[in-house]
Amino acid sequence: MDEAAHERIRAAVAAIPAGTTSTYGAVAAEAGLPGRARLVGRVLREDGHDLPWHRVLRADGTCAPHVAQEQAARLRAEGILVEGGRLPKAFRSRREP
DNA sequence: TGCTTGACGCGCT
DNA sequence: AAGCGCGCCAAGC
Repeated sequence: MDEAAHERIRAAVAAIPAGTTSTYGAVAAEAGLPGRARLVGRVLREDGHDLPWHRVLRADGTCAPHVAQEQAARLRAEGILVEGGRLPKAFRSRREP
């Protein structure tokens, strides 16, 4: 495995401002691993327990199937309303064109 | 050693 | 709008 990349991914997730969200692809790209979105998911599964993983959504703004409930609840706590398991575009402030 | 799986992304139909 | 397939790569079996 790639421990350096692993750490950069954690850093990228930790750097997501509270009240905003990002995506797996964006986090991967910011960690210097473009196209490795899946790797981000792996890392969050293994080491995401101390990170704001709930701020990380899929590229289309939907929550990850495994944690959708938990994530939606946490996002609400951050002031982000999730409708139908989907996040309003307006909240996607990180790495969006 | 080699195949399958998976917190994903993106283009095409 | 919704679904399907392909690419990426580390882990698990």
